[in-house]
Amino acid sequence: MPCAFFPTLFRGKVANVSEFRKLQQLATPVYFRSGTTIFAEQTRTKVTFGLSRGVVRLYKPLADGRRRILTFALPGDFLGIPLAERHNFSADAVGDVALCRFSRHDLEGLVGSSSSVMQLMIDFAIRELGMAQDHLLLLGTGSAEERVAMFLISWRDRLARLNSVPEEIPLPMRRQDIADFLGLELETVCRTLTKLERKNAIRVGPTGVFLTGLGRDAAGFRSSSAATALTP
Amino acid sequence: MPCAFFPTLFRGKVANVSEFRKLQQLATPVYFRSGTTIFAEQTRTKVTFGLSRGVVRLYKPLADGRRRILTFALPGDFLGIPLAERHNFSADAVGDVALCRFSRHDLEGLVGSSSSVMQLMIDFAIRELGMAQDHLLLLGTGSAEERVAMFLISWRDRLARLNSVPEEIPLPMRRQDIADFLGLELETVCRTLTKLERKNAIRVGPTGVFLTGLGRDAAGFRSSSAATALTP
DNA sequence: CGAAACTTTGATCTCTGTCAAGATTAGTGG
DNA sequence: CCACTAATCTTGACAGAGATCAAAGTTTCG
Repeated sequence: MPCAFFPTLFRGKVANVSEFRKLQQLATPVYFRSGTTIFAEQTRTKVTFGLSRGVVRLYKPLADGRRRILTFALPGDFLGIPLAERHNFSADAVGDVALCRFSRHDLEGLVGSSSSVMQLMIDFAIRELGMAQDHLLLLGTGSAEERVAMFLISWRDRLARLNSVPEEIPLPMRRQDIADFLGLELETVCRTLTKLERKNAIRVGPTGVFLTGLGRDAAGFRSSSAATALTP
Repeated sequence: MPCAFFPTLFRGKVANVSEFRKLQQLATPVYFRSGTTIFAEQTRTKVTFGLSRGVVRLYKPLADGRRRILTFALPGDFLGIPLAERHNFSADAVGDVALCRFSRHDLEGLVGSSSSVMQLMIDFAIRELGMAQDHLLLLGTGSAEERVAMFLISWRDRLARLNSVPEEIPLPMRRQDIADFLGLELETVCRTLTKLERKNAIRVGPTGVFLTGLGRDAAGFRSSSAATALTP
């Protein structure tokens, strides 16, 4: 098979297998090395990407050289909504990554003719918007400790939805990436990690963290769930 | 005409007028008084709403009684993506509002049969996601002054896209609402407004603000545009 | 007119950003 | 395999922006 398509696309919720195949046939496999840029903000979306393997950070660079990471894409995610006119963020590879490239023209054709593929796109957009809104909660309201804890939990949960995760949750991104994602400084991320470690909530390993004391539902201050684990 | 449909829906970018009429025929006009709740988070979306007149705040309540306002909806906006399974935020009226209510079932029928209505939904979702991501920048990176200034400018610009705005930009929402939107405390919003006033950047009036010194492009630190007006 | 809600200003304290230095890890070439 | 350099991570000291607590001023509305 020439094309290593993203195996977990849409989390298995594919309504129509034959149309999914058509989508798959439009994909061209491409590869990027760690740290390389896949596309830059504001460029026209002649092509769009789906992620097959690895992690991609989607971010907006700021005028002063800093950047804000909007989300980390995992296998099965599109890098942005495929039908948008322009990328409104930049994307680069956290480690080595494998992607599927689509021509937007081809994709629009398929979407126009297949309502189930269209539905897939809408579902993806709705999910992305929901994630962005959840993130808004965190950035607007949470303390550094809440932010870091929430990040670890939701990262673990996202990984778990793809595979069974090992005890040591891998954290392939840099501390600076986590800081840029959470609206903190990297020193604060470090300090907070050791603080959580001293509370026996986590253990920091060489390639990731062990979530020893952060429960599945330790969503902190969030609307639906009760606060746990984070109370001093 | 029984139904006062939102006149500015989709900002006039309607591809197919006859299908737009069909959409319009599905709408039932409804009215809510100032401060009343239109729907609550997590409820199933049997019906969805488009805003005809007034302002609606979309927010997530937090466990500790606070809330995070995700966005203020203006005439022409849907209150959330119409095709989502559940509302993932609450909505209530900032002043008295007029809405169009749609049954989701009807809407899905129309969307399935009309690709131009479908395209409208996708465009709306893309726009909402873009706004949420821009907001993430602000909450993660900006100082109180940057946040308040950016809020005033983008509010003015959104209003200007609907109508010509008067000199005194109306601010129908409470200070607490602005604070909840910007991730600040209401005291900080007050202080920042008077600070901007002392800089002659704005003038605070009884029902709104005059943007005397905040340029059209004073987007602060954002990626594309250069910093202005806010530099001390 | 009076009470309730909202807004503004003040004083103080805390968390996190900033600056700085040291520790650990990764990468490179001999 | 080791030495050496660069990158990343961790910890410390300090200062400042904004949160918190408190009170006075203003608007709204019955």
